Amino acid sequence: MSKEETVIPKLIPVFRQYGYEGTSLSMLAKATGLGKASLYHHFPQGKEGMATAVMNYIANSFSQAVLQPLNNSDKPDKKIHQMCRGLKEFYNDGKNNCFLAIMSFGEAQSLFGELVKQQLQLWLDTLEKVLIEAGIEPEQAELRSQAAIMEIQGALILVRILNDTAPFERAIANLPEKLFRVPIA
Amino acid sequence: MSKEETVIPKLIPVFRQYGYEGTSLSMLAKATGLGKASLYHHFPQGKEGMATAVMNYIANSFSQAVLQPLNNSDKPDKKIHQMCRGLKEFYNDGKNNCFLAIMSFGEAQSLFGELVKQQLQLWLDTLEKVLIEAGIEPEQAELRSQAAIMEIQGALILVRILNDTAPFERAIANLPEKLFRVPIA
DNA sequence: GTCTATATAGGGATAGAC
DNA sequence: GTCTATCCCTATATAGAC
Repeated sequence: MSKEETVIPKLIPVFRQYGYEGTSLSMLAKATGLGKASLYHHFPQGKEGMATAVMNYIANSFSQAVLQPLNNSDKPDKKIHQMCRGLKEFYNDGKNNCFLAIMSFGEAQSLFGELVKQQLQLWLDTLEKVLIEAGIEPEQAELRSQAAIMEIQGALILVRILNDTAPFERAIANLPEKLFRVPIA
Repeated sequence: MSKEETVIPKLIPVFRQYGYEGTSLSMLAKATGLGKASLYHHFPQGKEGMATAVMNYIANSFSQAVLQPLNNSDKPDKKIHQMCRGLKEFYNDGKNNCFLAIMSFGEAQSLFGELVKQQLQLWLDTLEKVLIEAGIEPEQAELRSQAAIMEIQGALILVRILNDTAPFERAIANLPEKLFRVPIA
């Protein structure tokens, strides 16, 4: 494990709570216990480099927790069940903001918008394939995958505003049923 | 119409695109055509005052476009239909970010979090009453109202990331059916 | 009511000692 | 690899002329 990889986890909660523009080098220095100059030693591209490193690190965690279960050799309903478990863990029961949502507006949008879009598309495509494997029509599979991710994103916002994780927990609990059995017009 | 009320609409798109922390006085000055000092004449509380004014202005627009139809004397399904029309207009077919989502994280959360929560709760309660009026059980009415707003919020995020308004349009199109006819576990 | 000019603080970033 | 010290710039905010 390289030195950067021990620093990155300390950067994550700062960017996650305050967003790209709301995060300052001072905050990152405090969170890591390093001076600003030391941060530049590890990340010569400065704040943008740190955010990029965080994005990649998170993409990897997400892949492990959420996508990998969808790509294994279990039956579709078990894959979805495991994705749900992964989502609860990844989003800390809904208390974590989603980096895709955070990094897709303001100045961050021009810096990371394309990367964010690719990550989201990867999630959509992976989910869609599982539904098709389960015998759902391709168009329905696409619509339901989108609807599922929409609900999760919306749930995270409600949790944040209402300061109550119930909406997220319900959304996760209802996800398998909706994906497998509720048609979309 | 006071002078401030002619300035506020010019502030809105800046805060909406860049968020609270991502918006600077220079941007606001440029957007209004006024100097920074002039902005302080209209809003002695500076950036925070401008954001507050924008929040109140938007709350009013939202009330007119979305809540008012829910409070009139039409039949429930017509009320919902009119809310959907209002939502499409208010969110500019999904291209507008939601201020509730934007102002509920980072530094803005501590400044406006309570106001945002109240606004969201008002929407939830108003919607819930219409569903109850339509004969839906109170617990279902609450769950479906939450689910509906979740979908809209999630749809706005997908639109932003994918740069495609289709998810929002579908979410709105399916809203009446979901509110009136799709039970939540 | 708007401006120019300015005050003060903090931002991101770098140089160079250790 | 970490630090102190510093640079430059932009941020918010204010003073005071017009």
